[in-house]
Amino acid sequence: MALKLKTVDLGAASSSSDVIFEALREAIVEGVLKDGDLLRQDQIAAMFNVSRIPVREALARLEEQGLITNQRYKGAVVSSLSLDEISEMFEFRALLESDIIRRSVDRISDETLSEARLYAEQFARETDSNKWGRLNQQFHYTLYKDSHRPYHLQVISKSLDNIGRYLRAQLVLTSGIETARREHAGILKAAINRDGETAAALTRDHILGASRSLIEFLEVERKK
Amino acid sequence: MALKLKTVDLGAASSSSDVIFEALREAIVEGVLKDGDLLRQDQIAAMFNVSRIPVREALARLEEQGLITNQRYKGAVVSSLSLDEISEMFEFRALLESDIIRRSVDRISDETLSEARLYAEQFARETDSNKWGRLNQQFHYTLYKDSHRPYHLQVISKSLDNIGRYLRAQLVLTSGIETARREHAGILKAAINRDGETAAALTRDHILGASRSLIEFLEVERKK
DNA sequence: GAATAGCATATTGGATACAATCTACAATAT
DNA sequence: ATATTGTAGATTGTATCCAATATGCTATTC
Repeated sequence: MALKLKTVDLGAASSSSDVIFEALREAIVEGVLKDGDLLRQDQIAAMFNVSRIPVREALARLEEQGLITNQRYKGAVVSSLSLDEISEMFEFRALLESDIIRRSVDRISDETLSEARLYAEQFARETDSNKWGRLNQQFHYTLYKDSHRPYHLQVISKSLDNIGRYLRAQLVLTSGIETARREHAGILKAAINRDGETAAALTRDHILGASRSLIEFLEVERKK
Repeated sequence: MALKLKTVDLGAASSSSDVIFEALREAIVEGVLKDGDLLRQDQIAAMFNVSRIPVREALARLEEQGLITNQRYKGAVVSSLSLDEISEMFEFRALLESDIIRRSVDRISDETLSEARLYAEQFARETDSNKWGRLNQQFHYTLYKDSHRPYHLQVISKSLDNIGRYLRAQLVLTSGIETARREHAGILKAAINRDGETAAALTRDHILGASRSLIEFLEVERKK
């Protein structure tokens, strides 16, 4: 008989490079590492108490994701996006996320809806602006979950990684938080009514509205 | 006065890891390396006459693209996709490419149209099935060029990398080539007429049709 | 003093060496 | 014979070391 034990697949455990990749990725998305920041291999290696080899593998992966740029013999810097690039990525999200929520809402479960409502409420109540980004993402992601489109969701998630730090700026610096709360309520209501078309249209407006507000803000900011 | 010389940015020149990445990527996309093939670091290092270090960086990047899967201490294998996954990627392409061609056709130049016609003709004339894949991609990509949506195009291109080998199978093994020629002509005509909506609809049908034909073929094939 | 050349230092790219782990087969026990 | 254990070889993960390149400072020339 098979031994009944709660086990972990140690083979799937993280290598150093995995850990470093995740840590750097999160730091960039959260905005702890800022546009143009230089990443020194030695320094990162020292921080994690490893050699530069796993660091370099993590950097290779980050570059593939577009989060950093490597200049041979010079080093890696956190990518910075032009206004056009940011704007394009928001349009990309608008296209994908409106499509995904339409499919998702058609087959959404009551459990998923409760979960989404929970995140919407937490988001509305939260006063710590550092937590807005994550709660915002959790709300939207929950509404997409039942689409059963793992590849679409993965692409969306990578796209969000690329603009995560700007998104946070939009919420915090343009008082986008109030608008976001209102729009979330609308999207949630459409989802509860199983109205995919409305949910899609509102999601699209939500994303493009945030984009306009952010671009406006950055245009002023970057002229300084 | 500045020296006028045609120069190359040597700083941007390829590292070993870049070369290896590109070679492996192409081999997987072209189907030279097949689903489930095991990639040995030593072997690849020997082929390129380098140590395993740059090989590992290339493998890390390939995994990030989803082209291979790494199992710790076991090795890397070329990813294989389930029918559901393949099908989802075709739907993804249908969504993105129909959107892109709509925008592109609205602002397409005569030069781009001639170029696209050239590829369509080459594709129709070509008898070497090994070249179909590339010509097919060039035709479509040319029609997307004037959209000026680099991020969208990059995502499409990565998505194509993931299903490239199956796409080729579809053209070669299901006599999809005849259908493709006919449909290309239709898309090209819509583009020439600057009819974005029709071009979008035809592109969508073209992709979803290829998907159906491929899935049908693979269903039989994989049951063996 | 400004521009250039030369050198020292810092940093990245890659090779070699070693440790951790897997795999396959032989040895042993039941 | 079958199942289990032990071991050798193969393979991956990482540390250490060296080479290639960049950067910044100093000296020198005009």
